[in-house]
Amino acid sequence: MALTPLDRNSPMPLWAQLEADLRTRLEANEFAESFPTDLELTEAYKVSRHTVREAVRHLNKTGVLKRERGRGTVVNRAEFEQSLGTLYSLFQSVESAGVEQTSEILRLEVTTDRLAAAQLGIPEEAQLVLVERLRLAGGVPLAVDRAWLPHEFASTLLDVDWSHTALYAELAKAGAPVPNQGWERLTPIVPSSADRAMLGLQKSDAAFFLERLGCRDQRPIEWRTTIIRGDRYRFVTDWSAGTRSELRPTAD
Amino acid sequence: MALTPLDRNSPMPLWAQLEADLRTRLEANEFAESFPTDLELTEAYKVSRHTVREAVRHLNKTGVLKRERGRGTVVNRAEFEQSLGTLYSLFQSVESAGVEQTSEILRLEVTTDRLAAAQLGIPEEAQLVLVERLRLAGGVPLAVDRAWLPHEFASTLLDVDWSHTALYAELAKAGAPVPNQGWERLTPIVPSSADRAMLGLQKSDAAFFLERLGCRDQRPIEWRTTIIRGDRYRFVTDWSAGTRSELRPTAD
DNA sequence: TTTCTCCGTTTGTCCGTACAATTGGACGAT
DNA sequence: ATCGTCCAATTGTACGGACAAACGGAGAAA
Repeated sequence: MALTPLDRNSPMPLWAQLEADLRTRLEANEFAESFPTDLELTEAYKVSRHTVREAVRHLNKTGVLKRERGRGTVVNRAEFEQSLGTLYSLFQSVESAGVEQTSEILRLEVTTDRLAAAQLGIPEEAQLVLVERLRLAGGVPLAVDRAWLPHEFASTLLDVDWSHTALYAELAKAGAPVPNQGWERLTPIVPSSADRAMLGLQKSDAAFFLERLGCRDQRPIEWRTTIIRGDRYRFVTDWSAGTRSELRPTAD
Repeated sequence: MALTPLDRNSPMPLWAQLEADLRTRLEANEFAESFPTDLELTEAYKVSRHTVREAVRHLNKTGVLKRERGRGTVVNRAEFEQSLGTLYSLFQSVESAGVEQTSEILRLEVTTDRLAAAQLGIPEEAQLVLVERLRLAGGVPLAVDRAWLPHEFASTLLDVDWSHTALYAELAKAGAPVPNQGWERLTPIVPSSADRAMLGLQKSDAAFFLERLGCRDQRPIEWRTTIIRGDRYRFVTDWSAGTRSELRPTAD
């Protein structure tokens, strides 16, 4: 992917234009092998090292890059993927603990769903692909995951081997759009007896209920609900005055 | 409070020393009236404007300052207080919605508690002050809050008018240490029938259970549990690829 | 083959300068 | 009293330069 020359007549600062271009190239996985050095970027974009460092500093506000003097800059893939929201942070925290994640298909079908359609902003009679899975960590139930996606571009999901757990990878493989932004909402619930049975929960156990809307180019393309065991997974934070703290999912 | 001169022989970068000094002064509320300009800081600490801007940039990583060209720098108190963890973020989100927060004392007594003592790292027979309150937002129950603090320095809490909601302000007023860091843990629970009654919850309702340890100078001085209605308050996040996202509490 | 040294590369730190964009207050005009 | 103009103050943007700290690879020595 060719770089975008900077526009010195633009009211947008040079560092901001440079950051946007680098971000686009980063999301296109162009820096998997190596990230350009400060010198390479000054030469490629014809700006000073100060401007390059300012752009990279902003790009790196989320810790997506690892920079070290003498060594250079590499892309922190784990951090990049963690930026796909709470659900993927949870999956990643399980993976970081070295626990194998698998899933069992509960339902894989074309259906309609009034609530999902409403969230996706499409007619309620529109056909949706429902992927309902029981997710396990180390063979133990972790969550019941239900994803509804418009049939018009998610139909290829019907032909997938779902013992893997990567919905987005399957979408990408099929050339379908993959969500890259959205919102999530976390609520405590008492699961239904059917969900309790699947998760191996007692009658007195509560669980987390995560609702998630995934969009591409501002367009909703994924509505998802996930019931997460609250006895094995919870959210923790270290807080400190003057320092931003954030809840992160962790296994008990 | 006098500023701390920078040590140019220290391996610690100048900007890092300057940041630490500014942070200390910020926590001592020294910049309530005004935050020094870049020029004032270069003159006071005898460093370049570049070093000053680097220090302020780091200090401001949490958004605790608001900087604008032409206007100057002011302290963002709301952001600073929000950095006291999820519980205070919740309280603040209610306040930002313009809803009055009050509290009713349920229990205010000297007691012992094995779990609290364990979390505080003191003998289980040690005397603790228990402040148990029902917290309301706009007259509607929001949470049941229980705080245990060692009696040796929290005894003044026994003489307080608790219709206000500011535990830390009361501690500060009494000259007692106030927590400035710690950890929190969020779990979903089915509340007891007593707690359900106080919160106005149905039998089928789950709630959030927040456990929190507050420390000062690395020493635990507050153990706290809070049951938060899950039907009225939840955690939401906006996520975006390549950008850090965080769950924040919000009223429904 | 292994270890050590040297050196080039890379980012971090620090300095200085210049100018632009924005803000707010002072002051004059109405 | 109100409005408009001007200007100083303040932060943001951009450049250039210099040197330090850390790293890794090449090549020599053992």
